[in-house]
Amino acid sequence: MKFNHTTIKDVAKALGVSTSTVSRALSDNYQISESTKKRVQEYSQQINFIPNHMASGLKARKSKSIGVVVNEIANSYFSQVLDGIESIAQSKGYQVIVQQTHGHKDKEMASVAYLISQSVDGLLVSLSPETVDISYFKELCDKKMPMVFFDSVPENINTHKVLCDNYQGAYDAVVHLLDHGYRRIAFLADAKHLSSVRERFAGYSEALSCAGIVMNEDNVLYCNLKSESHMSFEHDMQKLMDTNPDSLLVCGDDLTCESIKFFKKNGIRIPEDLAVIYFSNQDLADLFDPPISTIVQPAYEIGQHATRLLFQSISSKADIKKFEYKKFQCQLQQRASVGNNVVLI
Amino acid sequence: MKFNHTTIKDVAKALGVSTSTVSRALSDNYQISESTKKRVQEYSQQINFIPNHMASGLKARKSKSIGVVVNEIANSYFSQVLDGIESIAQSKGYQVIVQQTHGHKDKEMASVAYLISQSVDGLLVSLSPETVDISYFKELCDKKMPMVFFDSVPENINTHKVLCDNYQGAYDAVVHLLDHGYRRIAFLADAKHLSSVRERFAGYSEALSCAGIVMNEDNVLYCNLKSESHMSFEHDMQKLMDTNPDSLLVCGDDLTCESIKFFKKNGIRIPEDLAVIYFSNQDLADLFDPPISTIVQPAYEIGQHATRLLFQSISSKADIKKFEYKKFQCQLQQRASVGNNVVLI
DNA sequence: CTGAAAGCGCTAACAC
DNA sequence: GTGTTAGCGCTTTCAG
Repeated sequence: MKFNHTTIKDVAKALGVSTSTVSRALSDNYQISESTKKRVQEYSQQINFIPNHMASGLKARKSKSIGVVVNEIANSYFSQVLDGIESIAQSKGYQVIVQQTHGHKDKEMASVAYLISQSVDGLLVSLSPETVDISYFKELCDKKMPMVFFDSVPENINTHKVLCDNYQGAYDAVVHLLDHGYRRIAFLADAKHLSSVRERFAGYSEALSCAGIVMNEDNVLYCNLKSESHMSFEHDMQKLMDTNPDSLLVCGDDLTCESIKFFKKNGIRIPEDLAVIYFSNQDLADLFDPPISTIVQPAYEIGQHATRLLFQSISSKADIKKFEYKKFQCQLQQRASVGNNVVLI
Repeated sequence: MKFNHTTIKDVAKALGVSTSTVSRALSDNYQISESTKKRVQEYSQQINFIPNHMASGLKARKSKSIGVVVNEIANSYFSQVLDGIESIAQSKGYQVIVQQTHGHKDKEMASVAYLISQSVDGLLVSLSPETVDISYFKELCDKKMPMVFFDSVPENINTHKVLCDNYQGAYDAVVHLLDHGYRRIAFLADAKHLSSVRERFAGYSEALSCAGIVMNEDNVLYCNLKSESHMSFEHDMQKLMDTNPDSLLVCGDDLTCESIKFFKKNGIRIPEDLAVIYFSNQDLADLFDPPISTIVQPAYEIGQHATRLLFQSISSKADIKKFEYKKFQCQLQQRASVGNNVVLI
């Protein structure tokens, strides 16, 4: 079972040069005559020769690949981020190896270990909701592993981080609801301890207090779909609805779908009974029933930016001292799930 | 910049044994004493040692990875297939490297070449709509590269193939429309020459003729969103609507979204003005406006089955003579986009 | 400008 | 049972 069995040796023999010449010509090395360079390159092209990746990686101690660790690929936000990552990696001739954690910290550690065994040249990671202990990442960081965190980022670690301005996004969403006459605004999110969720909550409560509204704790629900049963989600949602909110801010793509299903099942009319706005990158939002108002994150740009920073770290010889903490603005897309509420005075 | 810099040499030295002993112990080789095996394994665990993947791959001429070539990952069907693929690969300790062609044959060839340079142990491919010349794959096949085609499969090639029964799916969809009183049934698909599309068309026309309905050529539209402009899609759709169909069968996830947008934009009410049924794996179909009737493919199972067959090919020493041509049944999910048409006699 | 040769980390004959 | 050794295909000094 051998494929790609043509080696630079074969090319060298066929052309009557040495393997080193072939190697150099292929990597466009300076100080090799244009003529031989051309000869080698053309011949390689012709016989469809591709250097063995493992051999070069082994020798050069780098793999021309980067590792990405995310919760789930099948999530509109992450798939858009990935698209951005790949667009940059591709242009640099790098491969991207994706690992899913499905939200589990054990799988996260295993994924990182695996990626390192693959000799990835750098790591792009979005923390799993479960992860609290980041000493593993710190260690890696100390060993100068190029690393960029995105979306869900740890606090006390010295690396590039890129994410969206969750505070601003939630703040704007609440202001939007207030502007449309809603006052009893509820909040629904998944893992409470995630930095993104905490920031969104901060934006939510700040916007409320700016409007002189006292926040009602019962209007806030945290619900981890991964760990909780579907039953308990419905139960919790029912309890939230019992507090009689007139509007709701939902954080997360998973919760977006589940909550919509809940509304349909229970005959809750949107926006007549409840106005809803979602932190979601669903690009099908327009086709929903009703079309949903969303706060969308510039996922593609986040992916691109994170990857650019990673390559910067990879290629820089010297220690990087100044790390970027980039926040992208979220965008509010108004659709039919937020209506106009007539405030009764 | 060195990570994972502990090698089996280090482990060997620390334990006072030879590198081969370590290697053998780690691969759980027979004929090594349980005691040393345990000693090596425990120590490796302890210092978090992971063998260099490129080195072992180089030596053993295999990478413990399989390559997957698809059009787009960000497509509900493919992402479900991928999920199935990964579930099997994971359990075998294999990595999967995904390449997207975005529907272009050049990118397809480049992707395969790339995967081979990565020494993948096998290939899982769904042909791009553009591909007509499959000699490249035939060559690979002759060289005994383990390979399984899925979804969009070539005709004249000796490998495993797994896909869904497109003929049956389309046939059932048309019968469903007929049962609900529709008679002027139109057909919309992307690339005409794709085997899947051809089979669906065959199912469509057969169902019509079984019902004694003469097919109207003007009711059939092929529209490649990748190569055509958005303008021309709308223009073609308008022409299709001008033929006054009472219902429509749409093939493909991309066309699903685009056609729904078209209907909304042009005020075409579903199902009052037009009943529509979609070949689509959108799991959000329920949330759409209106919820759409779909023919869904068992994508996850297709991915799993294809991967199992691939591993079978990889591990079989002897030439495989009997290749499987597996067809999974599609499932019709009835929702509100198909109503009841009153037939006027 | 080009070639010879050493070795990246690991595995697998082949010895003992 | 375990050690010795020769490469896997490539890059890269170091010589010419």
